[in-house]
Amino acid sequence: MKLSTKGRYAVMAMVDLAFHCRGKPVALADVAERQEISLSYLEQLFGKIRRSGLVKSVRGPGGGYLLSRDTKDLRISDIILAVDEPIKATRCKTGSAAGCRGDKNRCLTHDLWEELGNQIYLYLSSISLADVCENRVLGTSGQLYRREQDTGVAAAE
Amino acid sequence: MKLSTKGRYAVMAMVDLAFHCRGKPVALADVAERQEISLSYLEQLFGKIRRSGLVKSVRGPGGGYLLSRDTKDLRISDIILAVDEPIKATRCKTGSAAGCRGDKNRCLTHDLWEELGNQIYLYLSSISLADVCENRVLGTSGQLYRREQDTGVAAAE
DNA sequence: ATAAACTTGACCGCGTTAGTCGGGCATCCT
DNA sequence: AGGATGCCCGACTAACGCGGTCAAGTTTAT
Repeated sequence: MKLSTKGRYAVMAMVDLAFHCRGKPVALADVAERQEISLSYLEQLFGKIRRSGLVKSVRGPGGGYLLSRDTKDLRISDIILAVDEPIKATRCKTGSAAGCRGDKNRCLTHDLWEELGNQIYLYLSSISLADVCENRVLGTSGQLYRREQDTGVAAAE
Repeated sequence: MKLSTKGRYAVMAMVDLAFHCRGKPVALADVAERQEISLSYLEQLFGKIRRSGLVKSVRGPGGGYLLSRDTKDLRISDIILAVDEPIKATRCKTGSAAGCRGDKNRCLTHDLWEELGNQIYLYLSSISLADVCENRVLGTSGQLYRREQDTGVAAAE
């Protein structure tokens, strides 16, 4: 997964959707305005999201988008995977650490990136849309490192 | 931090350095050849790494680079921070969730990205250069998700 | 029928990344 | 002294991906 603004926008929009969805479909135009994301760009993103089955669309006047599952069954990782097609982490041709092994220590780092990927995925799939909506995110690791002026860690952009 | 190939290259090179450093300096040209990274690009990266104090340079014939600390005191996060200058994760002007709060749910996702950043940082700083060299990386979360064909998670590129 | 709203796809500009080039400077060896 | 070796540094560039726009559609409710 790429941690780009694209994924961020998608999550922002989905949170917005979850917030304003009271059974009735929500128009993308409204989301776009509230979240300050260009409408055309959002359309692009929701095309992918819909094709992944995370939302359902209703056409015509009064139409819009609906979440297709309950917010607590919608993991953040689902959303990001929907819009940010994954690319291989390492530059090893064979994919799973086969071509690396041939050359001794050429790719000792392979496992590292793979594991990092798992770690990220693990975290993002441990959080549901409901968690974000209800502010149940900040916790575990936050306080520990908050004191360092800047961890220098940014998810994207 | 950006999870780009730049950071990956830096880590690869540092692992290589750790491997071939037996007290004597290691020439960048050798690292470049072994790791298949362009020499000039590596020079660029090691300029930053040196300025961050992670390595020491020795000029002249027989010169090269030396790790300035023991491999087990060199965290992966240090390396990546050295080459990939951090950028803010969210697009909130004020930095720490102040400008967001003003507007209700505009930035509910803020905490999410911040926390994700912490999580990544936490992981990368839990791993030392020694860990990578001695293959002590694959573990905790790996097996759990290995079975899913593709988690779709990639660290970079 | 008409308008609201989604759908699709082509297109584009900008910034970053990866990489090059060329010219230094320090040090060792002969 | 004078190469040879290898670090040092800054300017430059080509390509690519991302964020974003535009212009036509198509479907559906009223």
